[in-house]
Amino acid sequence: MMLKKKESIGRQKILMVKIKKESHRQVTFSKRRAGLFKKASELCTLCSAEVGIIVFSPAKKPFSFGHPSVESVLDRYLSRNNVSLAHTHQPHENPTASCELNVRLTKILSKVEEERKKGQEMEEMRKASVKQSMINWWEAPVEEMNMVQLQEMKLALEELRKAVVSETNMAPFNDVKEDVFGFLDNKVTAPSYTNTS
Amino acid sequence: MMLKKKESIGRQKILMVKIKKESHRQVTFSKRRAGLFKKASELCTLCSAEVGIIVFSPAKKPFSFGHPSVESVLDRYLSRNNVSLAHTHQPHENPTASCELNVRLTKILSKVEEERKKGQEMEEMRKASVKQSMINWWEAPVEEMNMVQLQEMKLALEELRKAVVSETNMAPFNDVKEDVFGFLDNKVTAPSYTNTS
DNA sequence: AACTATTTATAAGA
DNA sequence: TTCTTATAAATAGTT
Repeated sequence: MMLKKKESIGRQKILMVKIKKESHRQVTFSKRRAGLFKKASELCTLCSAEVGIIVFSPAKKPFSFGHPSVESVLDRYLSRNNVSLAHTHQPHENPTASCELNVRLTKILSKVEEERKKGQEMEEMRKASVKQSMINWWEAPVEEMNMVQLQEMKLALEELRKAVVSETNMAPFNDVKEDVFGFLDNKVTAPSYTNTS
Repeated sequence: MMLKKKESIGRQKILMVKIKKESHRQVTFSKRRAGLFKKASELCTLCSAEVGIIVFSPAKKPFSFGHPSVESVLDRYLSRNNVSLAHTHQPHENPTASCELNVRLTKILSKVEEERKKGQEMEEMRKASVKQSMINWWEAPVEEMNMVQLQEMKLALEELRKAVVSETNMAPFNDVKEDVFGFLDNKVTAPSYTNTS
């Protein structure tokens, strides 16, 4: 008996892109959130480090981890940086054009970096698929992948252009770039590491 | 030859207790902190979650991860009852910078367009290969294609960014962005735990 | 929620 | 600190 060698195909490598299927995304979120908190816990135990984590699910529901406590960690962090976020917003009453542009540029750079990584992963999976006697990964949502990223990048650039042009009365670019903006459309963001020095 | 069977004993299971040896603890801290941040990053990407992490090393040195940014996440967490991101402003002008930016923007835009076309071609080839019982078009130099384009685009954006930053005095912003740019500058530099001597 | 097959993360060692 | 390697852990796909 028990000749059921059904066995799951096991863990498969996945592309680092937003999971489209809602249910699937929710499951992964729960699993990984738990894993993240466990890792944090181990870091605290092994190294006597203090850690504070705040996570907002795609549904905006908050989750947190803290050792010794979220509050103590945040307190120290905020005081160290002379910042009081929630209650004392900084006087950004004068966001000059350049500030705006820089902000947008930051986003655009993130997208470019994201796209680069995406490309590398695709390449790796492609190679892997060849080795694994070709699992048809390309039948998957590969269709959108890069396109989505580019689409996003374009929207960002579009905004940037508008900002620049409107502020300098130099609008001889519309023609040339008009066609550039007629292809994609999406939303996402790129995480960033910050090493407070 | 090839008799080099020295091979390390590999990863060993460890007890979940504070690591006594200072140097060992420091190494583990760095490795695991990097791992923790990576996990957080993946959670953000895969599930569109927002995450903020603050870590204090045993030496009290602060490290943080944030998506979209530590500030935004903490802000929302601290003020769960006052969420308003009214960021609708874009006044002021800056002739010098904007002019420069427009020129560069034009170049960047053409690169984006180039990349888009490249993507379409790849897509078409991919589809074609599927129909034609898979001709290994991917064995070709597709490897670099997108990467090269992206690399160029990235350099261009970097220049643009420098222009923006240098032509406008916005001290407070530079600090905040520095980290982001650092991350974007390719290799995910191992978050070095600054050893302020 | 539980169960594998795999992919990842890492403890050690160099 | 960075790289390598063997092994421990995390987790994607299923049930």
